[in-house]
Amino acid sequence: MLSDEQKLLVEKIGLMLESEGLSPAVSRVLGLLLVSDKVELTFDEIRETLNLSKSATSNALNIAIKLNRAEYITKPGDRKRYFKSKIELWREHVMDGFCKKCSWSKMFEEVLKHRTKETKDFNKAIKDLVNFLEYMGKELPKLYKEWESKTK
Amino acid sequence: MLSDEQKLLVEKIGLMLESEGLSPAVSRVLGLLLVSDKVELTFDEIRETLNLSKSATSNALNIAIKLNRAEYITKPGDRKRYFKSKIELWREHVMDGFCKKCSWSKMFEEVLKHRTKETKDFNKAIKDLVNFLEYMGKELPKLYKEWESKTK
DNA sequence: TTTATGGTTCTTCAGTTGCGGAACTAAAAA
DNA sequence: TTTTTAGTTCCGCAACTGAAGAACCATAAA
Repeated sequence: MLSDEQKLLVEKIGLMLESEGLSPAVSRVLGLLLVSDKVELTFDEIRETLNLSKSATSNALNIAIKLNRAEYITKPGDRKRYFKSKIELWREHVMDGFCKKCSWSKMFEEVLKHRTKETKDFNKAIKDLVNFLEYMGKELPKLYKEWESKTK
Repeated sequence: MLSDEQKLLVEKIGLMLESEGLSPAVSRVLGLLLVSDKVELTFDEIRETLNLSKSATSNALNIAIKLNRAEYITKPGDRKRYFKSKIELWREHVMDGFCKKCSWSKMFEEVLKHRTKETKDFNKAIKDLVNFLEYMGKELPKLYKEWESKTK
C-alpha cells in the first residue's frame, strides 16, 4: 500500500500535526490521506495501512471530519465510505489560526483597561502589542485577498 | 493582592494560554504577571495569589522562563527573585508562530515530490497550498518590518 | 556554628488520554 | 430469515501529566 518513503512521510506529517495538538492516530490518518496515491481510502485500507484498531480508526476519522480536515464520499451500490483529505481547506485553517491570534488584542486591551496607570513602560509595551495585533488583524486579510486575486 | 476583576482576567488569560498548549499553572502565572499592578512579583507572592504549592510555582516559573515568556531580576542585598513578564517578546512569539506555520510548505513540497502524477487535481491543491505558504512566508516578514518602521 | 530564607527536587497520586478488544447496530445481501 | 458488511460504542488498561507535599539544598543572617 505504501512505499517505505511514503511511510516515513506519514510519520513526519504525523509529528507535524501532533505538534499542533492533534493525537497520534488523527495525525497519521491525515498524513496518510495526503501521501497515499489513492486519494480516496476506505476505512479498512486506512486501518490496515496504519495498523490501527477499528475503534481507533473510527474515532480518528470522526475527529478529523469534525475538525473539517477530512470528509467521506459514498458511491452508488457500495456501502463503504471513501475518506479523503480536505486539502483545499488547509489554507483557510492556517489563516484562521493567524486571525485567532490577532484577536487576542481584545484580551490585552481589557488587561490594559484594568491596569494601574503607574506602570507606564509596562503599559506601553502592552499597548504596542495591542497595536501590533490589530495591525496584523487588518493586514492579514488584505494579504489573503491579494493572494486570491493573484491566483485567479 | 488582586481584585475580583483581576482574578477573572487571570483566569481568562489562563484559558487563552491553555488553548495554546500551556499547562494551567504556567498559564495563570503568565496571566498574573500581566495583570498584577506590581510588575515584579516574588515567588511567594505568586504562590499565595494563585494558591499554588511551592513545587508547582517553581516548575511553572521555570517553564515560563524557558519559554522566554518570563524572567527574573534580583536586587542588591535581597535574596528574593523578582519575576516579571517578558511582554515585549509576545510580538516576536506571535510572528515566530506564524513563520513556523509557513515553513510547513517544505513538508508539503516533499509530499508533492513523492506523489503519483496521476492525481492532478489533488496535486494542484497541494501545490496551491505550498505557493500560499511560501507567499505568506515572504510577505509576513515584510509586514513586520513595515510595522516596525511605522512605530519608530 | 546554627538558623532562617528562598527555592528546587523527589515521590506520590489523581485525573486524563489514546488505544485495543469485544460487543453492538444498521443496512444490505443471501 | 439469517448472514455479512461497515462501521460505532463501551469498557478497560497502560502511559502520561500536572500538581501537592515533603525532603532537600545553598546562601545569608544571627
